[in-house]
Amino acid sequence: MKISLKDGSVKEYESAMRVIDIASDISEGLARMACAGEVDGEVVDLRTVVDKDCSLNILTFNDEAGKAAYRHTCSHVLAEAVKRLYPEVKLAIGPSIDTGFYYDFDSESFSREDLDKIEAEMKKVIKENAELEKFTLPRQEAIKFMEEKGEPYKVELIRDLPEDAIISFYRQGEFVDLCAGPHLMKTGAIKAFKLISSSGAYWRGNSDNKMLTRIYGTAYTKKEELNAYLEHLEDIKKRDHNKLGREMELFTTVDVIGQGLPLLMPKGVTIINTLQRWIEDEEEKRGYVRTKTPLMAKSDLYKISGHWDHYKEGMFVLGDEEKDKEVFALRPMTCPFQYYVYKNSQKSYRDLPIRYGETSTLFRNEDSGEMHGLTRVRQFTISEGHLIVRPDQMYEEFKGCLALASYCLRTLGVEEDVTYRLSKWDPNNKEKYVGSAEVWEETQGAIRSILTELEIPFVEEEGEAAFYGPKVDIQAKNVYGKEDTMITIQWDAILAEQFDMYYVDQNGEKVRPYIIHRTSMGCYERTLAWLIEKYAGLFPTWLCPEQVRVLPISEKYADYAEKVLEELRANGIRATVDNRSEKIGFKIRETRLERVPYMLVVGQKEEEEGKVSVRSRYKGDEGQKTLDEFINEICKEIRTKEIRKIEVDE
RNA sequence: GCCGAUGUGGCUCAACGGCAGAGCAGCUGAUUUGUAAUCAGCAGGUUAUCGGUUCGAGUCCGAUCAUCGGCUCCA
Repeated sequence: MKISLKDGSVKEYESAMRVIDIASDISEGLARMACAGEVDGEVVDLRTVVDKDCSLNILTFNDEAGKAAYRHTCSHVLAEAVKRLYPEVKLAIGPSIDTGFYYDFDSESFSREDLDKIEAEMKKVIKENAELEKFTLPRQEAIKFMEEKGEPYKVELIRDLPEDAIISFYRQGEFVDLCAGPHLMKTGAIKAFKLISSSGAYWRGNSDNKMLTRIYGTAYTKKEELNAYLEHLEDIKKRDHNKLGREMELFTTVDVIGQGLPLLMPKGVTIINTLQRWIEDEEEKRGYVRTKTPLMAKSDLYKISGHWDHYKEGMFVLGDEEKDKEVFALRPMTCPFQYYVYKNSQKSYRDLPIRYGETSTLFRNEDSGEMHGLTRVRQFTISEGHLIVRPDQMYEEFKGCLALASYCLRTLGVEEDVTYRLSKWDPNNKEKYVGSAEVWEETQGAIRSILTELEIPFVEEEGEAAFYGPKVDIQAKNVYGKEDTMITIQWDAILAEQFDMYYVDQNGEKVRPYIIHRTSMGCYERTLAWLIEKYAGLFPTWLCPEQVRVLPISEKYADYAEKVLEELRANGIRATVDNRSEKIGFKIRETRLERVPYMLVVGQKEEEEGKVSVRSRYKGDEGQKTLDEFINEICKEIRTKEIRKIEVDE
């Protein structure tokens, strides 16, 4: 048989060979690094026997699938160590993940000391360097095997496999685990690993099931790489918005005010208001009209919208239905309020599209465990909007929303950091959605073709749609790799019916409009969090709460400093003066620690010549300038919302 | 909501069941400074809250609240 390799060369063998043996034949070095194989594009175990012509690629830790196999083997080592130390513990599942691996156990929780003990045992397992052997069993025998081992979760997993599935196991020494593989050849191949944390996790990800104990870990082929990763974990904590945002006095929380109710402080508000003014102006340029609608409504409204039946738990309800004549609820969304603005008068087909925008504060009674910093809160403000359009305008208007979103992302310098997701309904879970399958397929297809036409790369996901229609969600990851929706654009061909909205067409007939629910820059709190992490607090100048600080050398120059300050403020620049009797070095230190982008040092020389000495975090800005020169430059930077590259170590 | 950890001044952290303390920040005074920390003094606390055990609780126990790491959820 002929085996064509990645480098284009071809190997010929007389008889069938295992992937690992072919790797050895290529080079012993490669065999040592081999984690898995890829035969005709399919990832296979190193033990897989190749018996016909094919292409073969040996996967190492540098390949995603190789890395996964390596870490998956480490999760088996973890499971073996846990079973040795705690034989009564039951095994659930233990896959590899982006950042490493985990294993779920039915067990008491593990403390850090327990994890250290388990790590030590894992080192023993690795040192013993047992061979991993793969074997298969027919279904009934596999079930019996795991029943005898007293592993009920494994039995359940096997029972859920298809009748004709070949059920594979891997054995290393005394330890056997149900597993599809692939795996390394020996446990000793694991060179560097670390158990990161332990937490609870529901069996099979279902909150009706028992909560198991999960151990997270990671593994690398080199100690240095592991250490670098652990350092990286420490580093990202420093830009975590929840820590940095508090440190920088952008927001805070107070016990007695409550969970999920952060207080935005003056500096944070400056950033949010700057964003808000920008977006409101931009929307108006794009033909939006603005509304300002109530933050609460009678329960009657939510009964029409369907929220009372489907979302009451998530709302803050004011009053008691049994006792009170009228019950109110704080609004969890803006939709019906803007619909009634539309319904205020009869509309002609000529009036459409109508684009309503509102800077809208919403309230959602999230479960207590869900709140997080500024990204998951109970009260938040979004750049909300609803477009009421004729069906024939839907395509262009939807594109317009995408264009606005993309403009927002570009301006904030984050367009590279997002993924677009086409969020579809789940055809196997129809009761969660309204509307027919045909309508869903049609609207999803329409969005798909818009994204394709605009050449926007996107992923598709089932079960992520709103109950009334599919949507495009623009997702971003936080520093820990957790994904949040930043922007959403939703296609709704349903709710107009529910609220009896219509327009009159050319023939004088009443016609249902389509609705686009959308945000331009999403939720301001969440966007602020994202920007803090993106820029580690070193925001683009136009967003900085303080853009310039004037630093007089001594109090003798206080008057000149005040004059400079006045001039800056007259030009709309956010500036302050540090008039304290401190040394200039100390003032500079503080200004930089507070992440103010520009410092204007003024003393005798500057006063005499009407200049300022500029110091900034941007390269090439240092030196004396006339105040006018400086103001012109910074105003241009602010006006164009420039994102300058920071070249000075902070 | 579930599993777990944590909670001492604005921040970072000490204090064996026995007098609540330090550094930084703050305030006051001195200093009048040329590009990342001038000196001195002062003030700041119901140890998250409530309850219990104890002669005595920051420390032990219970409940609640909040924060963090996960899980689930996010119409």
